[in-house]
Amino acid sequence: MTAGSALECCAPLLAKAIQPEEAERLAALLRVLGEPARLRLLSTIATQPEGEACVCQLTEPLGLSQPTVSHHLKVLYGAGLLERERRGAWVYYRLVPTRFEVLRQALSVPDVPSCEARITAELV
Amino acid sequence: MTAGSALECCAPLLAKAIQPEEAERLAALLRVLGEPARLRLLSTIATQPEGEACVCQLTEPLGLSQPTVSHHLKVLYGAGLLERERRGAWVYYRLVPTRFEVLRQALSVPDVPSCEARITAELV
DNA sequence: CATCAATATTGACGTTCATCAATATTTTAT
DNA sequence: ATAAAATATTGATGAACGTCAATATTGATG
Repeated sequence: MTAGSALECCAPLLAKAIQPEEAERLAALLRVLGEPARLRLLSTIATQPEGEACVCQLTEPLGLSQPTVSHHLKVLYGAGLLERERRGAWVYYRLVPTRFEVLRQALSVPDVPSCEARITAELV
Repeated sequence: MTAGSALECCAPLLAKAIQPEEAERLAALLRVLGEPARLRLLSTIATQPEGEACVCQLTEPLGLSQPTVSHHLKVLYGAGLLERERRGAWVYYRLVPTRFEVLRQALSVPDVPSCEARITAELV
């Protein structure tokens, strides 16, 4: 249930020692989200009634130029966080929920063995 | 840089429209994690038997200079992701699990009503 | 084909930030 | 008190990147 191809990237960060290449991959994904404009784009898209939005719907509420919005959408798309679909002259963007689940799993903190538990373990 | 409460900040990003200030707060937190060196620091600390590590334990496995490691730890501490405790000449760093839970919640994707569900809703 | 609208790309500029060497500060041990 | 070890700070440098104006591309329409 919890395992799946969508969760391939980014095993739990904090459960076992992460390798440099995986750290780079995960960091790149997090860096994409580390931008207020991109978070607002995601939030705006996610809260549309249809769960999707085109560029022209996003420019004005964010107060950013059209090239800037296009740039951010491209970055989000490149990170797999958005999918795009052209319909006529418009391009609609939609969230890729599995991609967010990947992140949630990577950031899950395993139970740290309590002091007592560790002492008990040593006695066994 | 203020550590702040581990529990403040960041309602679900994708459930309701995020406000600019909250986007900035959440982005700042994600930006802290968007760095491979910092992810590796977190992973290394989390996987220590005692769940903690001092600077001198982290410099060598990461291949970074001591000032750089201290810098990253300060950033992580400032973001509330690490807590620090001085014991003698050493300073031990430990994860703050609730802070990661905050992130996991912020990144949770609500169920997008399916097309059929929306059509049904419109008929009611 | 010509024109308009939506989106994407290019190039430039300024800011942010990771990194290190050098140095300062703090704590322990003699 | 002096020295040594651990950690933190400072200052400098180079790279990454957000932003926009200008321009290119793509699709629809007459």
